[in-house]
Amino acid sequence: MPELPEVEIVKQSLSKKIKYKKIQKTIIRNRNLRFKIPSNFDELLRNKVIKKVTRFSKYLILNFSDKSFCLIHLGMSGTIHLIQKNILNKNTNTSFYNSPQLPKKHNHVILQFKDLRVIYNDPRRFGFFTYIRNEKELKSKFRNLGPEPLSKKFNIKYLLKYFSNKKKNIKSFLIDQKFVSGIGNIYASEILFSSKIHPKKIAMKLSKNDCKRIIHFSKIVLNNAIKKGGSSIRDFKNISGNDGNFQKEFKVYQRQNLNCLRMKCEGTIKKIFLTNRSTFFCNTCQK
DNA sequence: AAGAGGCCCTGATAGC
DNA sequence: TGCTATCAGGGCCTCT
Repeated sequence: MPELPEVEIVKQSLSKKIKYKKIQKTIIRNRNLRFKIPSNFDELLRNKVIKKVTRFSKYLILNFSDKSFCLIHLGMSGTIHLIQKNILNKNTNTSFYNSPQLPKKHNHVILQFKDLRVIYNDPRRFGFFTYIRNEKELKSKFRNLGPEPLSKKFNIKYLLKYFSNKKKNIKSFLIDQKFVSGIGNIYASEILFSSKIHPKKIAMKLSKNDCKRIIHFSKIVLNNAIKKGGSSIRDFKNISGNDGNFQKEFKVYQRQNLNCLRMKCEGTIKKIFLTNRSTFFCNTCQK
């Protein structure tokens, strides 16, 4: 589910709901995520106020007013859910939290606010939910990540220099977070299709024009996905439980054996594996 | 240094 | 119905 556009959607919708609110308590159902959640987690987060919610690459960041942070990664299967408090019975003032979309299992972390709950769900537990004491510690987590595809650092000069001695195929680089951070397996195939570049093309053999198209279409494809509300392949939902719409726009991802959608192209979409990840491309218009 | 491959984990689906 | 095998949006680690 969660590549840069999906995390961006979560950030935007979460921000609207929890900005300036205070965490009353934290409930941990399962500590064993990618990184073990410490036993004093509730203590650490109690009474923290959300100053803002930000994102870097595929990482979601809760910025607290005391300049500490929560760094959240959704891994392969993580989702964030938000459920609001409803008044069940006005006479007895009993209240409850309800959300028909909330999964029954794997709700590992719950942030309790006065009138709502933020719930971190992750069946495969490849993601994490960590507390970061200060800005310096946060920066160090991003030390090994390349520039974001939407940033000005992702430019022609950077690509030409980076690829100058690289013998690996371009598709593997697009999902390599050390090269560019935020693109995952879906959008890598989509970007190469739009760029008319074959996924197996060796990086150092890309022309200047190839690199320019990769930069251009990375921004186009990702921005378009954000505009459409993210993808909902398998189970992506935004935090209100609605599907994103970008999956309707996939040109190659999971379209193996179907016709190429490019105007006047007679090609067929193929599925291959590159470094163990499924890769989709048109056998005719991608060179 | 760069690149290939294995591993962490659960769930959905296909095939027998 | 119930087995088994395969694949899934990520990233870290080790080995060569």
